[in-house]
Amino acid sequence: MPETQEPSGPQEPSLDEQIAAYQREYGDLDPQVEKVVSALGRLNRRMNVAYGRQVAALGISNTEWEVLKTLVVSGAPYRLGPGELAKRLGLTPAAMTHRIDRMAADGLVTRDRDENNRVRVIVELTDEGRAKWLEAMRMASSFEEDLLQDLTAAERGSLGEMLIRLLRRVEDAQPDAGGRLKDLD
Amino acid sequence: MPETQEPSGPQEPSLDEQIAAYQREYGDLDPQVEKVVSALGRLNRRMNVAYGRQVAALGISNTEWEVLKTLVVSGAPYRLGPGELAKRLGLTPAAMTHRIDRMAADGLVTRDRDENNRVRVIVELTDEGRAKWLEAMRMASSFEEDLLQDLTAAERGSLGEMLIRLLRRVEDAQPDAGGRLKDLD
DNA sequence: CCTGAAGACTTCAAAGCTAAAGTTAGGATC
DNA sequence: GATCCTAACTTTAGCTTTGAAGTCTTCAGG
Repeated sequence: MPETQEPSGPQEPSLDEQIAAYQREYGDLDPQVEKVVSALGRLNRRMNVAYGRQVAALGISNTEWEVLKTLVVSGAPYRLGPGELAKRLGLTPAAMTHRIDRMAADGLVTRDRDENNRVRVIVELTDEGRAKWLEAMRMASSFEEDLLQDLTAAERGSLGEMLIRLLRRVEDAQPDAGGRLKDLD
Repeated sequence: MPETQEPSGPQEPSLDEQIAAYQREYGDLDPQVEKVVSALGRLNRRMNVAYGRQVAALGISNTEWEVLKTLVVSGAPYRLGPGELAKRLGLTPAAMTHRIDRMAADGLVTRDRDENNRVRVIVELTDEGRAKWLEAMRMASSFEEDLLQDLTAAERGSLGEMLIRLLRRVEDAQPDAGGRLKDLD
């Protein structure tokens, strides 16, 4: 064998290694800023993977769970039109149509024409959909509690407060709440 | 006209409205935890939309930018195999193959067989790819500085530190760094 | 050597998304 | 009340990703 220099193969760089690399390649970088941003991105990716696994155990995908959440948040009687759903989820109406097709086929929602205005369609959560949401919610909130376990109440408060300040700043910078999401960091 | 009860149509709920809705529907929820998690998710989505817009001005997509970043972080001579790239980006090898096809066609990377081991392929950043990365980096870091503008240095430090603690906790909980990303919150 | 097995992509078929064109109902105008 | 316009989906075509099957080196035995 010619060479065995890579015992376990290259590893994904740790956050610190990644930031150090950025600093080498781009001198103007503020390491503190980069640390916050990179941690934010990585944390979110990991969390989404975790959510995906959890809801998969219920036989639904992460995207389906998003729809369930949106309907539940809208409050009883858990009805929204495809257009409104698409706006809130950051999808095109076309994608929403297909997503509703699948979820209706799975019995998670119903799709009906609004009798008062036959151009509109009403998507409504079924009992089964609501039950799935509840199970997912239980898993998610227990996961989230566990995630924040090491933070004191004061830290949680301050963390939430800072995140909301950042959120406000992004939203002010780009008034259009919508926008396809497509990619992650 | 029968009714004009919806002047501007339904709006996406604010973060507080969303959390209030969850509390109504799920009594066991800890509002403080939910606030952190929801803000995290929303912030990330908004940021990704913002990044996408910015790099679009350079003629690249968010996904292409991810590849450029990964190669740059790997350090000179900016080479990685498709498999390793796929692992770091959370994609299947198949997707990576296609992505490299497109980026090579655009002149952002080259794809060559490793002469020492002809099973392996080497993807290498071109000068043009590196230049694109640099431009994107400039835009991104200025956006990020602006985003964190309202936070004091102490706050930035504490925010970063807390996020890293959370990150560690997720990573410990699920050792497998990989995993498709697919969905967002 | 020759064969078998493992590793590293690539190819193929199918799912899911986007952009743009197509439908259809409601309301406005004359 | 006929025509036009707009709104709210749905349909169509094409692209990106996934999962599974296929190809092509390399290495290990026999």
